[in-house]
Amino acid sequence: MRIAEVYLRQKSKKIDRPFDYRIPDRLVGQVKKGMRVVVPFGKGNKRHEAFVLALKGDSDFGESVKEILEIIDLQPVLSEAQIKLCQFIQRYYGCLFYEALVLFTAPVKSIVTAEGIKAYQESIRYYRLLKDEAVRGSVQKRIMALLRESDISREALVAAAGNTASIRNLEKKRLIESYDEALALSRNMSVPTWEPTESDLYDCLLATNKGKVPLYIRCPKGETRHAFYRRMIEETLQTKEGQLLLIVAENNYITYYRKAFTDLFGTLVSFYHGGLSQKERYRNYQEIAQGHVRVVIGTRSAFFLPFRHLDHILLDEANDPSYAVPHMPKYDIVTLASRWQEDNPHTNVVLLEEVQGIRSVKNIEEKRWQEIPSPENLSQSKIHVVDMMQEMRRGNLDFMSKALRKKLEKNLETGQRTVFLLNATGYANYVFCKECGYVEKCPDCEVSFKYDKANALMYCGYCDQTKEFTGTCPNCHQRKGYGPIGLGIDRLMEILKKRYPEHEVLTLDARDTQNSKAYRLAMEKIQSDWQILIGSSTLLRFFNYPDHIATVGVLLADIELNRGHYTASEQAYRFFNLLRTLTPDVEDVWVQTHQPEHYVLKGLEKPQSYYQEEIAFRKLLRYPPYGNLIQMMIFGKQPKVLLKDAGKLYEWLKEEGLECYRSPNVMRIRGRDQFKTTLMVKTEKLENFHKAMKTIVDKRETYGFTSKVSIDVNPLYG
DNA sequence: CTAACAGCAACC
DNA sequence: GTTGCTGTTAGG
Repeated sequence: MRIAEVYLRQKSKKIDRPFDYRIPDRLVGQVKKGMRVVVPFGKGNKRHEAFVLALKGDSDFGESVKEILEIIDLQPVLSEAQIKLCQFIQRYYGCLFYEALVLFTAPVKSIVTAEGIKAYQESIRYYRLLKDEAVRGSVQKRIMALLRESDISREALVAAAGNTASIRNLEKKRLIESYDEALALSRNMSVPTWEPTESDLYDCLLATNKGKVPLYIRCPKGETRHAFYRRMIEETLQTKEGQLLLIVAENNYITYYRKAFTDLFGTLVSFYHGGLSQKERYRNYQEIAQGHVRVVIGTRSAFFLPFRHLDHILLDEANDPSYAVPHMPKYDIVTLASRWQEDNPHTNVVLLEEVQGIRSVKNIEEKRWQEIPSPENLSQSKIHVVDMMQEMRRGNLDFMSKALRKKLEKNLETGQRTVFLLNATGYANYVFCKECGYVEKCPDCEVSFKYDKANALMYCGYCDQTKEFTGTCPNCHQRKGYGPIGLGIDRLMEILKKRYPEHEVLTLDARDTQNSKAYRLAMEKIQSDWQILIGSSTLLRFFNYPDHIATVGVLLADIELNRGHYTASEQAYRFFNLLRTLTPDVEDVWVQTHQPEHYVLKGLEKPQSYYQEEIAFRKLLRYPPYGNLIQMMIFGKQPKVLLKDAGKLYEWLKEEGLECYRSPNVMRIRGRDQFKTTLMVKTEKLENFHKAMKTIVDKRETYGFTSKVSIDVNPLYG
């Protein structure tokens, strides 16, 4: 075993493959799979960081193999199972191996110096008591008291002391000393004991004859799930070293569980998300790798933490769009978790959904997932589908149907609350001239401008182009007839405030979830005393709704139904159903539409018919999960070059025998001086696409091809 | 004749 | 990505 197969930490497709290096005598026995090493690479023997993926006796490259220069890590930073998953990600999502590696090793650093890469591993300084003597200073007393209880990190100690001089002085007096957490660890490892919490779901899980496949539970959010998670955590902590990962859709759920679980389980549970600082990430990484943290509640990035004995992966709300990552590599957590379980049958993967997704239906049908009967049913709130065409024929031209208006006014009288869903931000969707028919459009994206009344601006929903609203048509120069058309949240707010001046009207849209501060403010806003709440799809990202929400009204269901993505109807179906369970109080949901015959709306009353139609539609057009759809985005600085490159790629894919479609449109990218266009490939076997791409990269004249390409394999949400 | 430079292939 | 080799060409 004198040869190591390594992958370089680099971003070029051309050398995205393993390279052989000899292990020098002095490092024999030390180099292990999953470790990082420094190797000389290329004509100039430049020092490169590389990951050891395999060890073997000899190499096909004979005398030309070079020697590993040094080791970066003392312990592997990637497990065998993680290496396997990296290879899967590279293959399945068509990304660089490096991109997959980064997912798993983001918290692990290396230092780049003038000579190349320097071997380096960050570690956390901890302090411990050496001699327990009385000290005089109050700060020093506090430090001693803290250390008497347990060892503590330098960061925490500095925070408690308020200065670093006191710590230094105590260190000088040899009363305390610091040590490297990577080498020595001390933490309270005793596991508290509980009376196990009751959870019907847990009992169902136990009763199920677990096969070696992911388990699926259809179960509403809220108490039932909470109790189930709690029981699962308790059971995990009773084992010797088992670990549990609970993945939730977003940070706010973490906040919720932190409040609920910290007191119960203390430091055995940690909370992880992408917003942590590098230091915090690193600490979590170490503590989990060393088995000190047994339970992690985190967002999708927590999936890549270095668990040692991962017994359970629980995926909360498995069809939540946030599990599909929008940037390269465009992986999705459900796919990765299922794959993980295939390679690691000892890990128990449990997927939960409130409204069943099409992918789940198929996987259960084909016995790739096993369904566990859920003890609870969905909300019983009533659904009314309102035909707005009929409403119009009857002379009601208002955006609100007579029946919904009646219900709203009844709610206002009886002190009940009403929520409206309107998935259109801003004041109006279009600016239009009735005299000459002119529509204001974004010059780069060819979509109509939206209107922001407060700032007298027109803006593009895709890029960041804006245009001043003058009130005069730039085409026919008339003021009459030129103005905003369509209903946006801001306009609806204005209208409802005018109609019901003595009632409190609130809005909730994407601006309220932009950052944690906005989020916190929005949560307070929701708790305040309001009668009418108007929200975009952002509504479902909150869960602290007050009591007495009697009615939810979807003002324009057509927006959700006609999004043009193949999952639009599935998302709409899920969305409308989730509105029924916004709170347990909801009595009725009103869905206003211009197409009452749409199978999604019919399906709200008869779920079976919805699933039948949806599956038939996917099968007919060979959309996922009944076929593979690859969406490719091509980026570039100049629209002309971009279109030329897209054309080339399109031809190449066609010549490889693939069913390929291209968009003639070029769009500007928000916040950047770049443009994009799209290609789409449909194929029965994903392998055919990967083969074609490999042939293109290897054989074609790709030198003139300067545009960047991102690949989205079976995009779930768009 | 050289210097400059793009085009290209290999990197273990 | 980085390096160095190759063929081409402008300039003297």
